[in-house]
Amino acid sequence: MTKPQSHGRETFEPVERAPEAQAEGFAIVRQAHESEMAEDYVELIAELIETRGEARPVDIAERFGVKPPTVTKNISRLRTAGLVRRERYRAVFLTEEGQALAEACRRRHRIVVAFLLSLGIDEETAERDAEGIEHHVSDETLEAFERKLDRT
Amino acid sequence: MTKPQSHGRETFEPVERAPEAQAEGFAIVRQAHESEMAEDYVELIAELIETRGEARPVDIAERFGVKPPTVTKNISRLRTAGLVRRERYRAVFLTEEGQALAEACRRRHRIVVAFLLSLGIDEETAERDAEGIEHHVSDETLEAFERKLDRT
DNA sequence: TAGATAATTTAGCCAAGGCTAACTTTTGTA
DNA sequence: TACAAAAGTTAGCCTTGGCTAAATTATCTA
Ligand SMILES: [Mn+2]
Ligand SMILES: [Mn+2]
Ligand SMILES: [Mn+2]
Ligand SMILES: [Mn+2]
Repeated sequence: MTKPQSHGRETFEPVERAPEAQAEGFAIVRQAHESEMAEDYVELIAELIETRGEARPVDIAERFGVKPPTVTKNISRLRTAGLVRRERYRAVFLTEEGQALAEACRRRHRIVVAFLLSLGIDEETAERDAEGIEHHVSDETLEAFERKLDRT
Repeated sequence: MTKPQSHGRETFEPVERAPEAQAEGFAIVRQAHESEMAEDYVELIAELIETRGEARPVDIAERFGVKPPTVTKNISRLRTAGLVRRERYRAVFLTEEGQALAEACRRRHRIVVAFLLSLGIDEETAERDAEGIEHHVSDETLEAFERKLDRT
């Protein structure tokens, strides 16, 4: 607030944005919220399959901190979305599409966490913040994070 | 993925986290989503009051990219939450509490944007990403962003 | 100042993602 | 192998934050 800054323009003077541009930004955030459940689920399912061979609803529920019926409902939404394959009362597996999404999400998650760690943030905080931040990081920003990491 | 990294531990090896810690993280993200509407509204209302003297529902709706009835409903939720004061068919104003929240949110928003800009991200992208990211940045991370900015 | 236009509200709809209670199926064990 | 415990599902409820259509109120202008 007092110190002079050296970034192209005054850091702490908010820009007047065109209403449409601002609206577009909020629309993108709302979209991100719509994909968030799917992204977190496929990510967790992939991890469970990797470490346990299968992803069971109990374990999914425990790790998300929600009740089993919530998992049942969300899994069925993922099935409708073509991300997950599954037989009733059995473990959950990813479709090709689900695997591809999981790969991308895990990569993004790892980069965001690594970036926060590189800023000196502790592991627990980095993981917690990344869990929310990841869904709002554009490709451009993700690349900027990677560049920064490569130069650290 | 291929390059060796220099941060305390291997950057791209995901940590096995305790289920409870992970669940706690997701609970925090869900909480953040619950405060998000209020935070974005008081922030925008404060900006409109600053630039126009008052915050009218039409302008709020235009900038969020939602329809007027959505604004009416959300404003009335903010009133219930004690963040906003208002007479029917009139402009919206912030309570003391609302102003305090708005201040904090605007400051956080500015810091996140400035930080992204300092990474070389363009203005539009920085603004769009910040609009989502801001709600998931802990105090620790916000301080880390500030420290980084001071040293730029 | 009356009438038209613009802004706001109300009513009622919807989907997402939480929950509990109760039921069904699977799994483990005596 | 029967039955108890664990896991999963179903039904039905709730809140949030979107929407449209229609009614109401405020504002502008001829
Ligand atoms: Mn996440
Ligand atoms: Mn994640
Ligand atoms: Mn925001
Ligand atoms: Mn903001």
